[in-house]
Order: sequence, then structure tokens, then C-alpha cells
Amino acid sequence: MAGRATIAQVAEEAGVSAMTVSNVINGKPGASEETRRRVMEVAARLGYRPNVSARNLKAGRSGLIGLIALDLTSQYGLEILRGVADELASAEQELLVNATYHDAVREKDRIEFLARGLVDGVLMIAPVLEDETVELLRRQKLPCVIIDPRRLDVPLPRLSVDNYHGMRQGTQHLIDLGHTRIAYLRGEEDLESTSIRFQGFEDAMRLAGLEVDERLVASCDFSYACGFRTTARLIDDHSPTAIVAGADLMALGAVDAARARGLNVPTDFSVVGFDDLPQAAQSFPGLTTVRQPLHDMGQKAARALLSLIEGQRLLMEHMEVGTELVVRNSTAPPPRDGAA
Amino acid sequence: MAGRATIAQVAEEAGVSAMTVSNVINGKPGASEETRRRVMEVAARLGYRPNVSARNLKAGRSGLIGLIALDLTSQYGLEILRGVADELASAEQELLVNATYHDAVREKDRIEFLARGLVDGVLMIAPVLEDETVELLRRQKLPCVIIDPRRLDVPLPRLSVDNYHGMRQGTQHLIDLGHTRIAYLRGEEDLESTSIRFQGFEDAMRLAGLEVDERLVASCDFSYACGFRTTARLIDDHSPTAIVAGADLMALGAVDAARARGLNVPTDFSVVGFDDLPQAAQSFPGLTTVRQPLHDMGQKAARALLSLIEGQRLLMEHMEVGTELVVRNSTAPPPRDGAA
DNA sequence: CTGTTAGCGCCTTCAT
DNA sequence: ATGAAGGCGCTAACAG
Repeated sequence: MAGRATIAQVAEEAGVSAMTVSNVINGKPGASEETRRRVMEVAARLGYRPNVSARNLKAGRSGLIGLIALDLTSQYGLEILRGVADELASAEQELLVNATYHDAVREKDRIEFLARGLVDGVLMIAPVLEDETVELLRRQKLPCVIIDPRRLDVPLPRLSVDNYHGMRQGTQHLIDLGHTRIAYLRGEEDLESTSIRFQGFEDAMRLAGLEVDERLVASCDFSYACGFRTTARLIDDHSPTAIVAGADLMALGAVDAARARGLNVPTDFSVVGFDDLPQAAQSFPGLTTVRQPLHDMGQKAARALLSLIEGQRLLMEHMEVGTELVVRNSTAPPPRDGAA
Repeated sequence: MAGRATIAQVAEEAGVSAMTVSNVINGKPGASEETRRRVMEVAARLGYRPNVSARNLKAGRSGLIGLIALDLTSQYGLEILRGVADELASAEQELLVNATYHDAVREKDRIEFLARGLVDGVLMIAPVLEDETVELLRRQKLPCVIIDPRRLDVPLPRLSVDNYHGMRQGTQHLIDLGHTRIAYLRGEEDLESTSIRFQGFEDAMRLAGLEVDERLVASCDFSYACGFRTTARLIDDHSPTAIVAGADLMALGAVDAARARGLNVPTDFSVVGFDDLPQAAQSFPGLTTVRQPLHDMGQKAARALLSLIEGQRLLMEHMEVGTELVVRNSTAPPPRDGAA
């Protein structure tokens, strides 16, 4: 559609062969200064641009990386996306973005489509990844890296976060402040990380000699709305003095729920999140949370994918990155009377 | 790299010609049930997928649409992106995402790169778009549509929002509630929309017989942080009872600034935003704001681009969509004593 | 119903 | 230093 002119036209117009035009355009040696100049002049005049499909067909690669994200609206995926984009920028690879909207069928379709030679490799964020899809990826020998896998044992290269220690540290922070009645908001149950984070919470509690009260534990879908609703209920029914959420969005909902119940955060009620989304810093009070290095994760995964594409083998199939507690203003010692 | 099996291999293995395989795969008529079955069986066994590059080469298109966004983190652009992606999904076009990070040079580079035939068309969100770049797009006859142009008179197909009436309506809402000392947060000054929205604010005030106090008007960069800072200052110095912000992020900052000053929103201080980002609904109190139909805008722009690509002329070069006031809980009548 | 021919635009190989 | 031939994988258009 664009770049009408073809290499043949330029060749004709410049009075040389297509081959020479190709060499000149690609800066290959073997063309006199004179010819070079003439070809460039004609190419510019005709607005010639090499056709990408043709080039790809010939080269057997596309210069494209596919990213399969769950959702294009969650900051979580977008921070990763930024990291990926930053890394790819210096590698002359373009990014093809896809969202599955949490639909396994759509996910499979997209991967299948991308695997038709459209992309040189695929990056997936928390994909559902049915066995059949894994099989497809392996059969097609399509390089791929999974970021934040749902199950840690998928037989594909993957990058995950140290959820266990992250959550243990976040919980410990509340314990250190003196909290004992700590509620916990689990995330979606089909993510292995939800259980692992909870494990970190439990262990931190146990090691501090604290009881994990099951009535203070609830599950949510990672959303603000559910965090709000659930926390409001928890406060009404069981008066915890603090809550740990398996994701920042839920934590933000928890903060507002406490506020809606007339509690001051953090003096009456403390909240700890997980992720450190941009919104965690941009809220009032600033959210204390366990930081996942999302941008770094994107970069790291992209880098791994690029080496796979270049045919190198990865040092390790399963990469893991650490977390970091970011203390802001949503946490403080519990109120004196012990309950909210 | 991927898609090992080619049509020729399938043909050979199935004992038919490549043409027949093609027809079967594409569901074209003219193939006996028997042949069809055999071909399908072999194709499945070999894991055959038509190569996209080859197909596009043949078809004279790339199947790719480029999206030039300012930023991959702002919800504003992402809501539009979602609309675009949804529309493209049914058009067999993939989306190539690019961020310029507000850098005019980078923007030009990216457009130039895409214009090399990589994509069939380009969508741009609030691009800086120097004259030279416009010239390039025209010369290459690269179909493009601009969403939310910085200047309304760019000579390219574009889609903008009725900023004037939107802001007038948002302001009127506060006036109707009884506010008179209304502050205003302008957005970035190099967007024409910033002036147009302000115009709507001014006119609403004037028509209600209210003074626009210049000391209550300030400029910001669309960010939460600046909205917070500036509103805090405005409240300290001039005690308005309400504020209108040219964007939701600034409005969210304003809400938290008021809160930080000990004011209750909305009973002591009202806030009106502009955009209706997802966060506007997901905050406490819910933000009253002027809704831009971002998702629709993305769809509409994508649809326009697709018809341009198909060679159709657009009915109008400049499309405009309307806004809608969304009343939530950040606005209420001013406090009795008249000042904050 | 099925196969042959031809060519999309480019570039690798091998001559000249 | 330059060019001719051929093919990447696919599919119109036209045979048969």
C-alpha cells in the first residue's frame, strides 16, 4: 500500500540491475561511488522502501516479537510491557501486542496465529497455557519466554518473582509494627503465586508465634472493587488492625474501604500491598507495598528471548527475580485499644 | 524459524498439488470430500500453518497497523488502544505498538520507520507531528488517522473530542450545585485542547454571571503529582470551594490534596475531572468527571483507518465525538460558611 | 474436481 | 564492480 516503488523500478530508472540496488540500499560493498550515488538519488526520488513482507519471506524472520498480555488496561502488564519495549528498542525488533482478555481460547488462537511465521518469538504474561498450546510452541520451535507463569513447572523458559520471600517480608513489616490481628486478601486461585504468597504470609505469622485466623483470610480477583468490598466486610465482622493484600489494586480498595468505615489509614488501620504499581506511589496515603521489579522483568525476559532467537541456549530455564519492601504511609503501629 | 512445514510438503505428503492444499486450507470450493479430508489430516499431522509473510507478499499488504502512542503507561492512551485492538481483531490486522515518550525526534523516527512499508496504516495519539513528518506521510500516501490532535488544523484525517462543551458541562455542574469560587487546572499548554477546555470553563462561568479569578487558574502537566501540589497551593492561598481539572489524573491529585489539607471531599471541597479513566470510578470518593468515550474513539479511528487502507475516501477529514458528564461522589454543594 | 503456470519483491549464489 | 538465475511460500488465473 505504501512505498509503491519496487526495487525493479528503481533499478530500471537508475539503469542498473535490481541486485545492485539491493546492495546499495543495504550498504553492502561492491558498488562504485558513482553508481551508489545514482541509485540513492533515484530511490529517494521514487520514495522507494524495501517491502517488509518480501524481505521477511526471503530471510525467514520478521523482526517482530509478539507479546501476549492478559489485558491492556492493567498497569501490571504495562509496566512489564515498558521494560520489554525498552529492551527491544535497541535490538531492532518491533513489538506486536495482543491481549487475551483472560480467555484461554483467544490465547491459543493468538499464539497459533503468531506462530505462522509472523513473529520471531513470543513473550507471554501470566498465560493460561493449556498443554496443547505448550505442545504447539514446542513443535513449531517458536522461541518464547513466559513472564510470571501461572504454574511454576511449565516446561518452557520462564521468569518469575520470589513471591514467597516478598510476602514474608511484607507481613513481617506489620508484625514488627506490633500488629497481631492481620487479615489477608488472596488473589485469583488459579495462579500458583497466590498460594505461594499466602505461604509467605503464613510462615511469617507462625514464626512470630501468631495465629492465622481463617476468618481473616479471603479471596479476590485482584481488583480494586473486590478489595474494597471484601475489606469492608472483614472490618465489619472481625475488626483486624491491618491487612495484607496479594496485589496493589486490592490494597488500594482496602485503603478506601477502611476510609469508608471511618478509619484513618494508617493510624487506625494499616495496609500492605504487593506489586508497587505506579498507583501505589500516587495515592494518598502512599501505599506500603512489596515491589516487583516489573520493568526489569520485562527487560530481562526480552533479553532472554532475544538470545533464544539468536539460537543460543538459556543458562537456566527458570529465572527468578527478587522483591523489595517499599515502606510508604499506609502502615503504622496498631491503635492502642487493640481493635479497630 | 517457525512453521516448519510448507504447503509443498503437505502437498507432496498428501499426493496432491500445492494449489489443492491451498484451497482446502482456505475453505475454497473445488475439492472432493475425500481429498479435503486427506489434506486436512496431513496438514494437522505436519503441524502446517500458512506462512503469513508469504501470504502478505502475495496480497500486497503487511497486515500490520502501527500505533504511535505517547506513553505506554497512561490509562488515557490505553483505553484508546483497547478500542483500536478490539476493532482490528475482526479485521485480521495486527497492532504494532510504539511509544514516543513525548519525544518529537523519536516520534518522527518511528513514523518514518513504519512508513517504510512495515505497516498498512498508522494511528497516532496526540502526536507532536512536525510539518516535515506530515509531509512524509502525505508523500508516502500512508493511510493514517490522528486521535486527539494537538492542533485541530493538521491537514490529515483526525478524530477529536468536543472539549468545549464537555468542559462547559462539567463546570455548569458545579455552578448548579451553588459553587462560585471555582478553581481551574489547565493541562499542558502545547495542546490546543487545553485552551479549548478552558474556554468552555470561562464561558460557563461568564454565562452564569461568575467572575473567573485568575489567581484560581493554574497550569499542570496532566500528572497526579502536579495536580496534588498545585491544588494544595491553591487551597492554602485562595480557599476555593471547588476545582475543575483538565484531566482526571490532576483531579485525583486534587482530591488527595484537599484530603491532605483536612478537607472532606465532597462536603468541604468538590472536584470535577475530565476523561473518565478507569481510575475515576476506582477511587474514593468516585470522581465526578467529563467522560471521553476513549474506547469508542479507538474503535472509530481504527475503522476509519481500515477504510482508508481499503482505498475508500473518508466522509470527513475531521471527525468529532461528544462527551458526557458522569456524576459520582466528588461533588456536592459548597459548605455553608462559603469558604474552605 | 485438480493441476500448471506465473509472479508478489527481495536477496543468495554464482557468473561475468 | 555488476548482473542473471532462481527461489523463499503462497495463491490468482487459467487450463485440463
